[in-house]
Amino acid sequence: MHNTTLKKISEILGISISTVSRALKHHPDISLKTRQKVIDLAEALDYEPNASAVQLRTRNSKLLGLMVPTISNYFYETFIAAVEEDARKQGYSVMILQSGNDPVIELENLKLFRQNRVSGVFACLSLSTTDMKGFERMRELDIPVVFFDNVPEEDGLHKICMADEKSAQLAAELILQQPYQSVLALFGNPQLSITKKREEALKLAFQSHPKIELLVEHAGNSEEAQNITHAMLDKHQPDIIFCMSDEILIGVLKTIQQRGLHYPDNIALLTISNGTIPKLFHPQITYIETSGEKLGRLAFSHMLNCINGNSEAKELLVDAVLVKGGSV
Amino acid sequence: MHNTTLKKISEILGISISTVSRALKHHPDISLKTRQKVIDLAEALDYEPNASAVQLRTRNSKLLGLMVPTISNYFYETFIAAVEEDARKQGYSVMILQSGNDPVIELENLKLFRQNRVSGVFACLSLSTTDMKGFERMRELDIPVVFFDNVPEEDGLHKICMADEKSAQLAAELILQQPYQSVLALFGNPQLSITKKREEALKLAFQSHPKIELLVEHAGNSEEAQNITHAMLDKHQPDIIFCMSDEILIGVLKTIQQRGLHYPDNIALLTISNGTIPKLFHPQITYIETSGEKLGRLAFSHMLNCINGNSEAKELLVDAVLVKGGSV
DNA sequence: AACATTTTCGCAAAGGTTTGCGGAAATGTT
DNA sequence: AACATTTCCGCAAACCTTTGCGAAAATGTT
Repeated sequence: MHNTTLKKISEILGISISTVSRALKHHPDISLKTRQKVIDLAEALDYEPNASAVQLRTRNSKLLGLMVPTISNYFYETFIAAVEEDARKQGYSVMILQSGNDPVIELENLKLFRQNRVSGVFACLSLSTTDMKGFERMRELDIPVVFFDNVPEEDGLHKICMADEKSAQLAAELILQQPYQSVLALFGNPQLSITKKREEALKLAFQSHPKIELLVEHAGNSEEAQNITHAMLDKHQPDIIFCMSDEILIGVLKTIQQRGLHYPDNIALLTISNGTIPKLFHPQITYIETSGEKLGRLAFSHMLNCINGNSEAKELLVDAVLVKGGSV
Repeated sequence: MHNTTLKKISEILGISISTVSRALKHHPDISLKTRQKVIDLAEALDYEPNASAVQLRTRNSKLLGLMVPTISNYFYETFIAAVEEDARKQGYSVMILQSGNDPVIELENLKLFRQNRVSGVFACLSLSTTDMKGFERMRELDIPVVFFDNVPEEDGLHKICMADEKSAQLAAELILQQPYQSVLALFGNPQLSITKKREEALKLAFQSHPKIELLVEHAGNSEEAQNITHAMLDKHQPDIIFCMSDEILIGVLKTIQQRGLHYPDNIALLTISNGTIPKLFHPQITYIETSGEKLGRLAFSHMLNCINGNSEAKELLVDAVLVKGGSV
């Protein structure tokens, strides 16, 4: 419990605290001789600067906040991993908090970020966020907020998204190339920004092909997706099922397996995913890639720009790429 | 950028800083009248205590460190999610760092934890950790360390593990109940503490059944597992494949799907997992549960005990439970 | 030797909070 | 009214670091 401080070092060496402080950061004011003495002793005593004291004095925390509905998610975990990795390389630490899709907790978390004087916040909105008060307070305090995945509709904010429209278009193109007559499209929670964008874009792409049947359904989780798929398969004979996310895909796959169906023979499958789940199966599911990792790296570099003040609010997109498997 | 401080409140109200501080925490010394005045103004001004200042003064950080090889992992993500959730409820925040299985980064991360004066750290050893110096320094500073998953062999440390021996025994029992003649057992990196424990226990259980063929192999990742499985299936005809982890299972499943095999008819499958992956398939893979969530909750409550000083070093186990699917 | 310049260092304030102690004001007791 | 209590609040130090400014010491210049 014996923490070395600048004071301790200064007392031992019989010099002032400020000299020690300066020596440790190679300030030119300090002679090479004393500097070396200080550095050696600091090394020997395992001196490690008190982050709280530094932050209190400098008002610069080298700490970033990151909030997601839950860490335990195929997509967020890769996003987080990427952000943490890049942050570490730049000397930043990341404080990761979960909202559990609860707006109240979300507010508390933002408060925590503020209390810890984070230099910036990455935020994925909870499902039911309507009140942006907490985020406005961030702006008042000049703490940059970079939204990702589920982002607010409001303009003038920093947002990092995958190219939702394009990914849906890509999906539509692929589907329309084939001679499919009936398409079942399953989406997630309709409140999510990504759901809205993907759904709209897909519907739009199908408008020019009125002969093709487009069945659209929503499922809040994979179980619902599973049940809905069963119900739809009872009533219709879709040639292909499009899933807007891993969550949905999982439910669909269960139904297909339960019914002993085989893709792509009995029915084709197409999904949007980061690839983890699609690659678990054989044949691999064809998917349009949403790379949490790419999103994370982009978000971090954008955050760095924000912190350094050279970045007007803008929406950045990670391009959508088709990854062919054997399911279409 | 206008941060409210105790000083500002005190100046507006014409009272001392200490009175404001005390009023805000309902100290009995302060009259109800002033207390209310202070609280109201603090509310109006969105006062939010500066965590750095508090921590500097109180030497109590309400911050916990958590280090894993990578966040992006079926098991760790649930562990982290559980710890973060419980921590939040108790007013703690979690600083999550990844080692990337690099001992150098591991050391740096520990240093970061120290600089931020965390109250405790949860650590999963990197694959190649041999030097425990960083952790010893934690002990010198009276910062409790709770190890989990891949833990050091050394005694006298806090460790939270799943019941590795028991889970392997459970697996062996289940296998031996059936009329299997040949068993392929696939393990992960032999350096991992969990690998060692599981492998030893399984072998031990099979010693009393010398007529049954036990083929043991190691794979560092799922691709290796996939290849090894192919190779083994070419040469042998195991009745069942036992996988020590999700990572391994994934590789095995690919091979099985590639070969057009069906479980449990052509070959049986048994794994150790938190359930996420096994439940993706139909029939579900039978697995012995290692719940990252349970482990996380246990780890956190143990950490709380450590922080409060009422806990001698000990190894806690999360019980192993068999979850029947349709793969055996 | 007298002066100007450079090198090297220390003083002190600041950042925001907590807390032991002591003192003034209010209240109670005879 | 004189005293003892209780209630309420402020002073000041401490936590550890950074940094502007000024001053002493060393060096250079004539």
